[in-house]
Amino acid sequence: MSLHLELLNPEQLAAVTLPDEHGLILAGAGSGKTRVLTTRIAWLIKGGRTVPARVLAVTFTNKAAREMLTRVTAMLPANPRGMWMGTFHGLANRMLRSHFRDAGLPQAFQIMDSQDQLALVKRLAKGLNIDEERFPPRELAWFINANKEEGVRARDVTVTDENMRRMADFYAAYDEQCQKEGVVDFPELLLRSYELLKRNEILREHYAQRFQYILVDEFQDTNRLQYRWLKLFAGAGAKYFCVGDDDQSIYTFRGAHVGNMADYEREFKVQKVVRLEQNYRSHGNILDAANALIANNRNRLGKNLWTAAGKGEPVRVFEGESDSDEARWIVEEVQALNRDNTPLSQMAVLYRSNAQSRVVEHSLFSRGIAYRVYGGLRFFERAEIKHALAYLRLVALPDDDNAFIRVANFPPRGIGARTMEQLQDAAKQAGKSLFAVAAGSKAATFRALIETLRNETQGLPLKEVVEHVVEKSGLKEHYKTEREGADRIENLDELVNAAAAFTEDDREVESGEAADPLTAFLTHAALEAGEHQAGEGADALQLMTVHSAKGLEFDVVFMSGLEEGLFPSEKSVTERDGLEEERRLAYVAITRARKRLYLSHAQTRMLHGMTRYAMPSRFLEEIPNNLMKWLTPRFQKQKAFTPDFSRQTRTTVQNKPPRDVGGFRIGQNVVHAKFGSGVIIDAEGQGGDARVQVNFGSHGVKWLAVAVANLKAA
DNA sequence: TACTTTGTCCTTTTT
DNA sequence: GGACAAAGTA
Repeated sequence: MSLHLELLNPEQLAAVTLPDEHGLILAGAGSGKTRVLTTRIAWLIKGGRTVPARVLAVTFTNKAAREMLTRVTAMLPANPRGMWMGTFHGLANRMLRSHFRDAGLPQAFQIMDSQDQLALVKRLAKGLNIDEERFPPRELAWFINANKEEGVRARDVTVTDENMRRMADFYAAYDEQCQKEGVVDFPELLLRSYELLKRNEILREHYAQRFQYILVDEFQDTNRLQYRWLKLFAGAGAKYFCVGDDDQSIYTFRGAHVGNMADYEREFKVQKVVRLEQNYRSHGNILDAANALIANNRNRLGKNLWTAAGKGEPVRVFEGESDSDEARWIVEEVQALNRDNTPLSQMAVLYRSNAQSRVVEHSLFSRGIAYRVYGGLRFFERAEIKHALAYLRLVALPDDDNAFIRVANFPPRGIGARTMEQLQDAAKQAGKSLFAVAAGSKAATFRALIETLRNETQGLPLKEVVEHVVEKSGLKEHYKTEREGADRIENLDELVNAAAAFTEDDREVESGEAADPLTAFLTHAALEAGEHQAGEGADALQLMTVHSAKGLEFDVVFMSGLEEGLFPSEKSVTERDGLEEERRLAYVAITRARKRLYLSHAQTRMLHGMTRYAMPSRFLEEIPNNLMKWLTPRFQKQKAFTPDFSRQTRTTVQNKPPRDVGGFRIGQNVVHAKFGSGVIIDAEGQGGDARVQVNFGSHGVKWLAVAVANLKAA
């Protein structure tokens, strides 16, 4: 219940007790960021400087929001009611629920997750006869989201060419359809609530007056719209407290705008930027490695982490012959550490892309080591759950066409593609929803089923509503006949449990007064897909992408797949500032480790079903050698190069066993007098006629006659 | 209409 | 290697 201010270092204390002015806190990895943020809120409230209802605290993830609430609550004598604490999307939702009429939405408006959105885009694109080759649905969805996140509506899109015009037209049609159905996508939540306040001065004044302290976590990840949304509350004397780390900005690919930090500092005339540079997490060598690596980035606000802990162990580096060799080694190392009393849950294997988990999983499985993969299918994203939710959505809001299409013929009721097409035509003609035109069609029985469900569940408590719909929809019955349906039925039961656990408090905090319990529950399902996974508490090795590791820490970290074309990814090399983002990603990965860090790479890797050969990542070169200990012989020192992998990696051969060609083999590192170092990726011929194909990075891919080229083994 | 087979496509993803 | 969609078959 105490704040324990005496345990803070001077910078942390300065941040926590910052006087009434706007603050910008540059908080390095492991510098006690969350602690500063939560202690400040508690300090403001406890010192009588404000009351909970006048605090607005924003984070990016539900997990972070929950953690913040728990920690603030622990420091206060009473449960702080009335505080607005949550994710950007959660808070925007809450605002829209409270003012649904002003926002032009139905009371029971439904939220589409990315899956739903893509389904709608596909359906709409088909209906408008849009060429999927020229305008892939994914790109259309991306275009819409990117514009919304910049605060740009369809009519405001700057049209530069014909393609752009067609995309903008599609964007307009998409928004119109959403409006017709009463559904909103993720960015729409924010844009809508932004426009609502922008337009409605009375509401804006109300909220600006109310919120006295606005605190933002992970500020480096905010996009332009989120920043503008935050600024709506300025003007009535609200004080901002933004915490972020530009070196950990790893979401620019999704619209995050690090420039917000500099903009904020300038626009709000921030007097003093507080830098939290003391790291309480990692040993010295690990931190030095991270610092050295990130120093290669040009666009930084500047910061250098230090620690009072000792140097610790060197960073260990391993080169595998193949990805499976790398995985085998990781697993052996994990086993050895585990025998020496490091719990499995304190070790993590990090990788750049999800596909990499498979080899490691395989290796772990064959040795019977418990592990948990993060970032898989989440609870509310499972097919059977999506189906059940679709029934519930139709009960709450019949016009939701996505939901209609999902379950009209599931379980099968003889409503095929043709019937559905007819319905869609009719709906388009009449300007109505599928549900509305279903009466009198082949889908009339389905429509009647939904009507019945709606009547039967009217006024029932949430748990019973969900239970009833799950039973009467025929889903359970259907899964009983399926071979692997038992798990699905179990999940459906779990959904009923989730509904039972969803309390009045949750409803109020998440969606506000205006939402009925069912709609609030569906909102909860959409916004919090449910990290809830089996085996959560068990002692298991942690497997995840570097992205999902942000904010976490482990005693031991394995950073795998450090290869050119993978980490940094081949796409990043050609993107503007792509390499810098990859480097920040590597920085995030390194700084997850407390005591021991392993870096590994493999000479060959199975990717997209074919073996490819890669050179070690440039990031390995950027870490000073004196911090590292090579468990395998150090690779040939290479000159700095910028390989263009965009075409070349595709030229790798499929499944050719290593064989000798004129003294060389595929996958071997070689040096050429003119082209520098490279990797042999293919070979043909024998003896004096032998030729090898070599990937020289920036010097391209070349076929060379062994007898002439004078290649040297590297 | 519903199930099986073939062809294409591959980063990262808090909401 | 694996997800997903289009094409093929009962």
